[in-house]
Amino acid sequence: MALEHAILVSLLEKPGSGYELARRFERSIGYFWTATHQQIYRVLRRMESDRWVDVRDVPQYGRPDKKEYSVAPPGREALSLWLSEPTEPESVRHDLAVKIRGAAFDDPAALISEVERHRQAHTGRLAHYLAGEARDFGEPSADGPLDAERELQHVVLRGGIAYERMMIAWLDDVLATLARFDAEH
Amino acid sequence: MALEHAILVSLLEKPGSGYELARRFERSIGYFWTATHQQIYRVLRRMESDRWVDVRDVPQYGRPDKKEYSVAPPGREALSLWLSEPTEPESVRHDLAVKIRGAAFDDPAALISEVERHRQAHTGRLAHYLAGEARDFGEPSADGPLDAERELQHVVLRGGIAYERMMIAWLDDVLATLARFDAEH
DNA sequence: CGTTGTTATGCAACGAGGTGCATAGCAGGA
DNA sequence: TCCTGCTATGCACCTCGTTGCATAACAACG
Repeated sequence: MALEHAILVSLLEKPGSGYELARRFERSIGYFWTATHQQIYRVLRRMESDRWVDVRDVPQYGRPDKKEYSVAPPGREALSLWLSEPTEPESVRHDLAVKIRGAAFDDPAALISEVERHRQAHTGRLAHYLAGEARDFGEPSADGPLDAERELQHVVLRGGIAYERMMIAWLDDVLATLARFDAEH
Repeated sequence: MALEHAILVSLLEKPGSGYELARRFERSIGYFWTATHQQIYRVLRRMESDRWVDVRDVPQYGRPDKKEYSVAPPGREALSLWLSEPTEPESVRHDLAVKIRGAAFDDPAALISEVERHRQAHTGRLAHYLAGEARDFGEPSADGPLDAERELQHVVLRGGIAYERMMIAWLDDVLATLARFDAEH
């Protein structure tokens, strides 16, 4: 139940509407925490009634008006409390790993194209991360050598990069393994 | 919604009761697919009514009787169908990454012990994987060089090992980053 | 004999999360 | 003008998943 906290962090980095949050969850934040817009709107309303966030109606021209959310003091406290509590390591769900073990009871070679699809997706993400790193962290910070927000965003991004590289290498391993069954049928 | 399929794979590897499945989901399978026993029992009943699995009452001495499930032909077909369908890459949820970015608005150094806890958990998992690898895959297969089940289980395990190694290296990176804020407060 | 622990199965209730759909303002192109 | 597409918010429904609890058989220990 950390969606609230992910939203708090995102709003602390920059206030915004539910729609804008949903878009961020498709981009930067979404690479380590996913959420649909319905979920975000629902949680935002709960956070609003809990006084975790403030709302401000922002009239817009050329597009519908929006509600801009920003973090209120109780929200900051809630985040601080959550940061001080231990969190259990994430529970993993890898369809592909299930499929690979399941392929032993079907045709292993039939999985090759699926694995290649995943490899391509991870290659694309890696390229996206690297482009973002070059853009946002390519040159030294203008705010001094110890800008916490920037440094911590960077180390999280490096985690994403390391993850994608690991996945690509592993998927190559998987492909090599599957290919052996293909060749000798 | 691949829990059914994870159960099918597990039952194909070896038939067993709901309880036994739950224990497997705490061990080997659980490292890439988690499930509680309630979930497993519920899904097993659904799978039984869909004729995906057969049940056999097994009286036991010295402990309560059990129901042993095994995969029925329609279950095999369902698995085969699922294997042939493309699956979207997993949705990720990393509490720790949220916490790290959130630490920029709190005390970054306060996260160090939490990150160390996670590092320890991953080190433990890695050791467990490596022990399992040495045990199960240390010597060449007795069933010939192309035992699909064994080879595919091994490549999935290698994925787990690669993941844990990557995580440990990244957490060291995180710790080094956090330490910089600690030193210069 | 009572307690604790393990095997084994299950119910009830709740919250999290996802899908589909609806609405509405406005822009831009066919 | 109609259609498509983007911004922006929301409802209804249903499934997934977790928590807490309950039951029952037996083993081992004090």
